[in-house]
Amino acid sequence: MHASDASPVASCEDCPIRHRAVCARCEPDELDTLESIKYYRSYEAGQTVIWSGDPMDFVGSVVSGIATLTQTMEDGRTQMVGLLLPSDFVGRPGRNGSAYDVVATTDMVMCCFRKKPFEDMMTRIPHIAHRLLEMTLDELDSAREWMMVLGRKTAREKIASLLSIVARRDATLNNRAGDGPSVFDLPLTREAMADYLGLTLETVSRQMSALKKDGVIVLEGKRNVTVPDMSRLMEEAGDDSDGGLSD
Amino acid sequence: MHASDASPVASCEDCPIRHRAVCARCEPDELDTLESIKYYRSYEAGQTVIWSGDPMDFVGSVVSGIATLTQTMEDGRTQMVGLLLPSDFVGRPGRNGSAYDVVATTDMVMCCFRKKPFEDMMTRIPHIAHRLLEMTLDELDSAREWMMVLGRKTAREKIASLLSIVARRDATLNNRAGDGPSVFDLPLTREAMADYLGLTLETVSRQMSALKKDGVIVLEGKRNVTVPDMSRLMEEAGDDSDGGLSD
DNA sequence: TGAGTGCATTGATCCAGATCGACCGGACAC
DNA sequence: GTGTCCGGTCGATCTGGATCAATGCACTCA
Repeated sequence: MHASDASPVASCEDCPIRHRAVCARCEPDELDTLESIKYYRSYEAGQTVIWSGDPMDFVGSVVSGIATLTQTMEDGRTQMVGLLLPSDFVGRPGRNGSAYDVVATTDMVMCCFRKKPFEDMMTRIPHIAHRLLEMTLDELDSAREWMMVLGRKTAREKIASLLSIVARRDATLNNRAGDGPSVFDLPLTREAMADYLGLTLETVSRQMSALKKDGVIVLEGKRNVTVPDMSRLMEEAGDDSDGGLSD
Repeated sequence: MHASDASPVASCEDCPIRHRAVCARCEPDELDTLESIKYYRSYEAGQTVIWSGDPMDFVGSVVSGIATLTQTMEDGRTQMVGLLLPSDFVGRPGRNGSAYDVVATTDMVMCCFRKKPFEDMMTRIPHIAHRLLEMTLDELDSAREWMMVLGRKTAREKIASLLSIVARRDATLNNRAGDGPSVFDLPLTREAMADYLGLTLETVSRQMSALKKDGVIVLEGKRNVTVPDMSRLMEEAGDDSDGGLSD
């Protein structure tokens, strides 16, 4: 099985991630240049986009769907090191291989560029390089925020942190208020959550049940989550003020 | 107490971090431009460089000494999210406040630029922006590597990981081979190590003793560390091949 | 209709690392 | 001298989360 090459977006102007992706700063004429060399790839849920260590001849942005960035040790222990949501950038200009496995956890569409032309473009169009720097700095902040979660938070706080991040991202994507009640689909299995949080899936399951019992969240099925009171969830996450990953 | 403003480096040409810092890619004439607006600041061991949340009117590079980036929760739990060694960059163009406390753990000298002029320079001298992107991507890799350490490694592996990183950084700074025996000073207290590794200082102390007893390291006093066999240390860290932070 | 499979929940037990407390030794002040 | 910090070590005990194991549910496939 390999990625299909359908084209699910008519033009960059109509692209759902037009104003958040690496091209966000581009002028119309610059967008034309990008448009001429972009191509789309689709992946099915569960499909591996890139294997750790493999050479990588393209970079791209997630248009829709969700992917994970995972690192694995020799003995099989794994840690998720990033969650890729729509508009997030995949790949590293100036380096050949990926250091991580990239796996689509839902059906996913990416807007891709072959690496060489993209690197050329970066030097010719400063808007792209600047936006990429800005996005990378944001990701660095997110990664550091996550270090706090992994290093110092309890299992319950870890779960609450993850839920609040997904809820917040979901809210910004759909332009809803950040503090009212919130309903969303959790796009991760218990195992994926465990990999992200540095826990076992059993602990994830137990803490989800505990948060449900305590009324912090309401579950409908395994994946559909309702948060009646966002500020309560934030308290449980251990950061009253803001915390979680910046977006 | 505040930072002194002595000038411990004659010119950029002679700067010890000339080829690794944010200015690494600059041509001589570009260096002249930087030289005209740079200034030095010195900090004493223990001094706070920037408080989390405070506005920050400058950015800069660590010239000598070591600083830490630390995040703190309301209830006082702390997690170190970065270790700043010579040539590392401090501050974020395009954002006002720092999200973290920056603290000098040894006497330290920084090469600084006021933020506004530096941001202007970034747009005028692409070599700076490109180098900064490159450094930020490296830092992101380091942060992700550290997520693996925090999330999935045992206390013993965590200590070994930290030691191997410091040893490796020290080796590259002094152009020594990466795999022979290695001697260096550990610039962190047990408590700082604990903050970095998501452990308690007691556990750090015990695991240091254990590694010493098992002959993985030799301690002279509290801080001077000798690693007779780097590959052995790497094994203990859980990454045979390479692992640890990329430099 | 039932076997098979993949995810999730729940229970029983174990153990790595946290917690609490004592003590050590050097630096520094009085 | 003799306090008294401060950083570090070490022992005893506790506990949160891991581990091992069984069971519950959907869903698919035959």
